[in-house]
Amino acid sequence: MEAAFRKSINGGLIKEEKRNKLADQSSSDEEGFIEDSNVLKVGKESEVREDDNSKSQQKDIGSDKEDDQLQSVKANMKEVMKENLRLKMHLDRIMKDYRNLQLQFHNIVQRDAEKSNISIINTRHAECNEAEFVSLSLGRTSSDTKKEELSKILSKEKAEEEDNKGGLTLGLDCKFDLSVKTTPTEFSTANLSEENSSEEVKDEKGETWPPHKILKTMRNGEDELNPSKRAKVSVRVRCDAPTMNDGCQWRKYGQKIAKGNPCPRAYYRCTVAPSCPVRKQVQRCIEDMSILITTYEGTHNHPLSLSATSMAFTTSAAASMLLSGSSSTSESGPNPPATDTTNINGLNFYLSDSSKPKPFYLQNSSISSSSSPPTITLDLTSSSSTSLLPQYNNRSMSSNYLPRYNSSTNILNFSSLESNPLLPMSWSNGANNKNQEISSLSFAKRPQENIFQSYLQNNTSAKPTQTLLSQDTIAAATKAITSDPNFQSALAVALTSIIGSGGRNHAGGIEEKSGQNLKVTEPFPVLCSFPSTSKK
DNA sequence: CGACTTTGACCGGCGC
DNA sequence: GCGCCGGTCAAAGTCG
Repeated sequence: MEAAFRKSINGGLIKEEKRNKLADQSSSDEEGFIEDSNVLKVGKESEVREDDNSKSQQKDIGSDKEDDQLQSVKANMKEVMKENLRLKMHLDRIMKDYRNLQLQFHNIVQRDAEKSNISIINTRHAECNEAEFVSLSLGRTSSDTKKEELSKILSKEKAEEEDNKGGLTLGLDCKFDLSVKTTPTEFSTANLSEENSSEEVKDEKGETWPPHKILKTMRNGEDELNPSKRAKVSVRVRCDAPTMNDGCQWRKYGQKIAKGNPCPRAYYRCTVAPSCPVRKQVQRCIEDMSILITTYEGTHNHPLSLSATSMAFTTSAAASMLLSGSSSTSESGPNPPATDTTNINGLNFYLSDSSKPKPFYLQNSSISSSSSPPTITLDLTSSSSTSLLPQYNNRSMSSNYLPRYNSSTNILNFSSLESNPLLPMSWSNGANNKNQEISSLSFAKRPQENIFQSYLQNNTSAKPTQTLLSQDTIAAATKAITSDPNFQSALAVALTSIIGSGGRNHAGGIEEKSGQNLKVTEPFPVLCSFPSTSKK
């Protein structure tokens, strides 16, 4: 059954590839290329046949054959032209959809920029009120660890008290405004202590997720991460392989049939480092068996490979969006339409508190319904099908920022769509690994306020296809995106993960930088979701 | 022989 | 308190 299933997937993929090829040809060769090539091909065939035929063949027979061939070629040409026309129409439709989306995006970006200005003010106000907590996460040194642990516990208790008072079951999960004050300290400290001591102390840090263990360790004064605060990043990808290749090494440690899905859920643990707490769950989507749902949880406490870092960026950015987005809404009372936030970020985020992903609405009510960790879902399945393009929703926007999974190579690709000049963000791996590295480095060296903009500009100038986009649009999008605090924090987390992974343990590298709003306030760990190189 | 997978048992959380 | 369920453990099996 599985074999048949894979067959069907492969068949579909091949068909899709063929279609894409045709579309590429028809679009890039400015009409008639297909026809020409066919004509040439046929001409060659006939020549060969003529060579094969000896001179003894009579001319009339030859001319009949040629007539037949001519007619069949003409018929072929007609079919190809029809197909070409159809593809052109399809392309036109896609372009039309794209322009509409572009317009929509622009509008939303503008709206969100206005809102973000308000939220920045709110956030700063909150930070001022909690200056003492903020200071805990600044200028951290290893000698301060014990003090931080104390304050961490205090802050945690405070958070719990507030949680109980507020009557919001959300509490730690969703009061992300607190993350500025408390959670970052906790997480950073935890990570830091892990970084400092993990090599010598052989307690299995990070493996103690269950709340009871955390409570236990809290009483013992140890650093542990509260699983209820850990965001999970779920990646939906079309993939016929058991797992997708994400650049990390994984070891399977369990398998269960979860309720509501006959497909078994596999549990993997990162084996790059023996004490790495990162785990992932892999399960097929019940609605579409070709979709692989991979959920990542935890923080890598070891250097990552480039490809793994790329995934770390995407997942951490996604989670960061989730957390920071919640932060702004939790402070601003009535929640703005969530679509704004998701659109500005261009990511396909879903917040799920059950087996089925739901649209990621930044509303307290939807988050509070669950005591489990907030889960963000990156849906990478829509990018593989152009049929989804006409959907004017978040999903169709998202695929441009997100990695795309190449089923044929079993590798996630972080390149942006070349055909989409609006989103030149290219976190590529694979063939473009070097580019990514360079980009990361340039990020680190440039003034923060110009990081993204310059990157945009570099990319737009580098890619001819992107020049199709008007400079105004680029400027507007750049301005809007870079002015979004959510994006900035996400970017900062991502940078931390990328830069920090360069030979160091980036898991503890969450830093808080003052100025330019490029502040890493996210407790969310750098999630590395690149499954597997796991040996089978 | 070591690394990895499989799979039943076990444990804790949660809802009733 | 009980049972269900998700997550993890660990012994046995498999593979290179």
